Amino acid sequence: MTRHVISDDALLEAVADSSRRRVLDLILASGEVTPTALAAELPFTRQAVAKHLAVLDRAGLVEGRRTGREVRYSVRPEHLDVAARAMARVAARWDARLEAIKSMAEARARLGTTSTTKGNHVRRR
Amino acid sequence: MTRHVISDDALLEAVADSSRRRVLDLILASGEVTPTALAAELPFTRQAVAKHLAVLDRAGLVEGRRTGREVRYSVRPEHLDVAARAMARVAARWDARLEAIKSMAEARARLGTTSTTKGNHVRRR
DNA sequence: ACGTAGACGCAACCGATGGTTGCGGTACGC
DNA sequence: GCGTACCGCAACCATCGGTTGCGTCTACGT
Repeated sequence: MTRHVISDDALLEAVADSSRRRVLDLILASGEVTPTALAAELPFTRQAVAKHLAVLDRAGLVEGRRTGREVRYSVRPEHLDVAARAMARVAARWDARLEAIKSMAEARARLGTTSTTKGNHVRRR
Repeated sequence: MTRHVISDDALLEAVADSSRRRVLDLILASGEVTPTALAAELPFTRQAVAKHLAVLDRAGLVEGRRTGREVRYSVRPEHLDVAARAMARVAARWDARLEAIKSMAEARARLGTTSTTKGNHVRRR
């Protein structure tokens, strides 16, 4: 099962980069692709692609199988699943926080600049 | 109204960094804060915080008002709104794609390792 | 069988960026 | 007026996305 533990952060980190997302996209579209093929469709070199693939691999999102002189990369659906869920979770969290902030801002505006007396919980680290 | 145009990519870019997210979190929790105050609760220096604030500012997510010798930063709910939506959008897109991939993988598994017959893409050789 | 071309890996290098330290300016409190 | 705290600027370092160049190995054509 290769139970990699993909933290939200690590995931976001891997997925944050737009190039990486594009690479992932292409792999998804092609099923199994070689770095060179990917690079052919992308605005940067094979080497760059290779590096991204390495990252994605370490993150457990893709895997590559050697076949003769080439290496075919494919995505690992299970892990991608985790990834997508994490994304959704983060998005939701954002939304919630936004909600809070919005109502708060409105309240503050309504009360006229209450001098920020909300030293509720500061959690460090 | 300062109608900054925040592209999904720019947004993700700004939000991608975990430190930046933490900073944003703190500002959200505090309403109006100075860089130094933020830095006090974060594992890095005031300077780093300042840089992040600059980025977030450029991205239109926060704004700072000078008050005497200190600068109070606060989030801009409207823009944050845009941000959250963008996040959700991206997440959704991911989810959809994941769905496709999953069913595909299952189908493949059910058929017993069909030798990757999805050459819908450039397969040079 | 051999030579060449294609696909990969490694390493050096470049520019941007997250992070640090150090310093100088300026507003505040006494 | 003096010290202190907050800020801004600049130099510096490490990492990272990306490139170029080179070496190696495999596959293919003749």
